Amino acid sequence: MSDMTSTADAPRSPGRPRSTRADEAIVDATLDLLAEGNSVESLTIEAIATRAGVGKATIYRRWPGKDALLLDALRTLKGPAPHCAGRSVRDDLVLLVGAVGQHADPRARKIMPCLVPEVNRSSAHRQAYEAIVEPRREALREVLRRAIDRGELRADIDIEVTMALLTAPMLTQRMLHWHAGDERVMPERIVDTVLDGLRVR
Amino acid sequence: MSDMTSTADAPRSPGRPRSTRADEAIVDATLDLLAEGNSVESLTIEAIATRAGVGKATIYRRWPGKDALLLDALRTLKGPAPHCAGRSVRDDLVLLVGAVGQHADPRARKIMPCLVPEVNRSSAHRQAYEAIVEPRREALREVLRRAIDRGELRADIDIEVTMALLTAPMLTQRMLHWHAGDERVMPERIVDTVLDGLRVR
Amino acid sequence: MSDMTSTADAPRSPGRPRSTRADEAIVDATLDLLAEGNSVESLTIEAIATRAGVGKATIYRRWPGKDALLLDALRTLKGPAPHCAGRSVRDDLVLLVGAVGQHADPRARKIMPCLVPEVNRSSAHRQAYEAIVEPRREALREVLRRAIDRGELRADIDIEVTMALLTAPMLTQRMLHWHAGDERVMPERIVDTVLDGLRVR
Amino acid sequence: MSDMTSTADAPRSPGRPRSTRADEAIVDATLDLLAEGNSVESLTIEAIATRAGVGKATIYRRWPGKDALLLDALRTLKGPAPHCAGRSVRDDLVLLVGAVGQHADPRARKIMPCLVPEVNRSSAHRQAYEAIVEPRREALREVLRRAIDRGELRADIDIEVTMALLTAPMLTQRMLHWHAGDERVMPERIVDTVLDGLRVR
DNA sequence: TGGTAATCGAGACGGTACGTCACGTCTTTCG
DNA sequence: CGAAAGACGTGACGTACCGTCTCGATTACCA
Repeated sequence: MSDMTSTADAPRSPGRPRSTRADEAIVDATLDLLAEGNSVESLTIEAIATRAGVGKATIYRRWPGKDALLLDALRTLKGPAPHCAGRSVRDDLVLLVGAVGQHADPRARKIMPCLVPEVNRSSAHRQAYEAIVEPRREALREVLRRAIDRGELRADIDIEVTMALLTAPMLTQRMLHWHAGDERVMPERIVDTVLDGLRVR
Repeated sequence: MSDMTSTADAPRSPGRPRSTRADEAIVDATLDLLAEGNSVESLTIEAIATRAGVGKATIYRRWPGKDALLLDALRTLKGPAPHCAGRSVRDDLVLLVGAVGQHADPRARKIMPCLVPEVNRSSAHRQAYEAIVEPRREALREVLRRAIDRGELRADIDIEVTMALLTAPMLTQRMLHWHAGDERVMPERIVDTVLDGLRVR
Repeated sequence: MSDMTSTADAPRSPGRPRSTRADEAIVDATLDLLAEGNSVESLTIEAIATRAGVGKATIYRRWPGKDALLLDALRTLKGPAPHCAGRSVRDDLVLLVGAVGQHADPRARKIMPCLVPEVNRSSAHRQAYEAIVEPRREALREVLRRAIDRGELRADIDIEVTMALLTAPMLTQRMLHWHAGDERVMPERIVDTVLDGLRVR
Repeated sequence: MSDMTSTADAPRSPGRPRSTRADEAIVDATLDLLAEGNSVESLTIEAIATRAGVGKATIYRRWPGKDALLLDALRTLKGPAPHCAGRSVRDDLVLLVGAVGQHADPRARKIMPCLVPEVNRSSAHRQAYEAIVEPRREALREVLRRAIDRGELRADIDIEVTMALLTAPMLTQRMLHWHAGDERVMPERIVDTVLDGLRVR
């Protein structure tokens, strides 16, 4: 958990080892409750403990507080960064843009917006967030660089600005507007519009 | 507040009228505390009452709960929607994009991110949020429409997608990344890149 | 209450006054639970609050902790010191000795032994205990003094030792041995034996 | 301890034998902590284990709970019942009365009062207490009986009442009033006063 | 001018959740 | 197999806020 990522070959501390069943039950209960309730505020440690069939102390032994637990719970939702076949710029971009703020677990959709304020809380939270997001950003950056090298995209574009243009609309929609039954801004439209520009030729 | 916006010519109810000093003190204390602390969770009604020099009941007499008070407090931060001179598409867009998530009050910068999860809480919150944002969106929509009519922009663009492309990067940056001392994605860059597209011609 | 004995003509502090119903309910619940359970350890503040139909904070607002509450609860059990008719030394002594460790409330019998260790905890507890006991001791002391003055008792007796002789057997029996269904050492026997002595004449 | 007093010639059970070092360390730690703190409540098994350098399970393997451990710990404090030279009634009584509630170990003085409520808890506790006290009571009873037989004391005295008269003052003083730096009620005074009675002759 | 009525501040009310600590039990590894 | 170490589920601790409820004191208005 959180505080012992590299469990490589630790010499094994004495005493009863921590239960992995508890680990999973806690994270699972957290996600369930978050998805059922609608806010971080209404998520209580006591409810998590009850739902997970676990004592409160077992939670506090692993995480210092609600924030850390939340971040850790989210981390388990994120699958691996999507793989780019590398066929065409357009296809790659559509794939990566569609993956922004996307998760395998359906509960994630309701959980993510709750994390926005958390991210702004402290640099520790921010770094945890970056660790999750950065691999995906790097994949996107790489696709853009390759396309420029191959002459498919203009050489003078600002890559950071471009990434913001591509990813922010999806992120915004899925964070602020996930409530709307279906998504109105599709990845393909975003990519095509950004690629072609608005001006008449 | 909130529940008595149209005090036009009410027949004046009997009894002592509500103190406007209290109204202001409460909203002000709320914004102060929000800007000092970093989360909605750590904002307590009791602290607001103490800071405002007001009884708790005086707050609950005006707002049904923390959420409503928060929304109202934010509303006071937002100035009027910016006026578009209507000189060129580019200038107008730069102006409006720069105004996204922008506020006069410096406290707003720290407060806004806290509101993201609130917005997703209930349709009431959502509507309140829309009421604040919609005028600005409409101004932007109008600029785009006029530009299309005048033949400055392609006629086949999807206006909603385009608005997302233009506004989301600023919004994302100011919500998720306000911590970064200075902004890295400038309105001009966004507008120019979107206008011109990425492809080589 | 513990902390405001002289409520004579206080200028009435602002805010809602404390509920006397709560005062009584708490003390009553405490005595009930103490009499039901068998130890101070098994008496919990939460159980008191529940039984009294009161929030925990309402208890902590009045008493700093379990000890203080207990002492206060006991105080309410003790009736007024018994009145001495002053007929004969023997009658007066029998009355006062019988009153040692005696209470109106039947619950007291089970509660008192629990207080012995409390009394030895700190000087504050000790003083509280003395305040309860001292009036009774003084009444006994007075009876002995008068009897000496009237020539009914020897003038060379040590009054403190004599008081210990008279009261300790009852106290011990009622503290350590209350479990024995009926008392084996009666006040009359104590008084008579002490008055007459053990030696043959 | 408690549950295996007669380890005389047991056939030696298999596996690692129990450490006698642990036995002593646990009892010693218990007495130390009891003497340092002032109540049974503040004595915790975890503290005992830590102080004794022992695992909690090692304690629970030997005693069923805190009460049993306490009683056992106290038992180790009590020396053998004092031997009566049998010179004169008065000398014997002074000796035995002075031994009431008396212990070799100075820690006992602070521990004893804590045991009063324990004694009243259950019949098991009571029996354990009686087993400690009874030998001393029997010695006193014997002295009184012999003195009556020899015609030194009146034949009509109630022996149980007399024992209460003699022992209770010391017990009370040492249980309730041990805090007073020095004792005010000396064994000699008690014995003499009880022997002679209060009345003028 | 003297009610009537809703406000004000203060703070107590019954609750719920917090994060900590100790309980007595269970589960490791080591000697 | 007993030892230590320490995690386990449980539940009480004392604190902080919740949203509601009295209090006495203040304003306004209307009669």
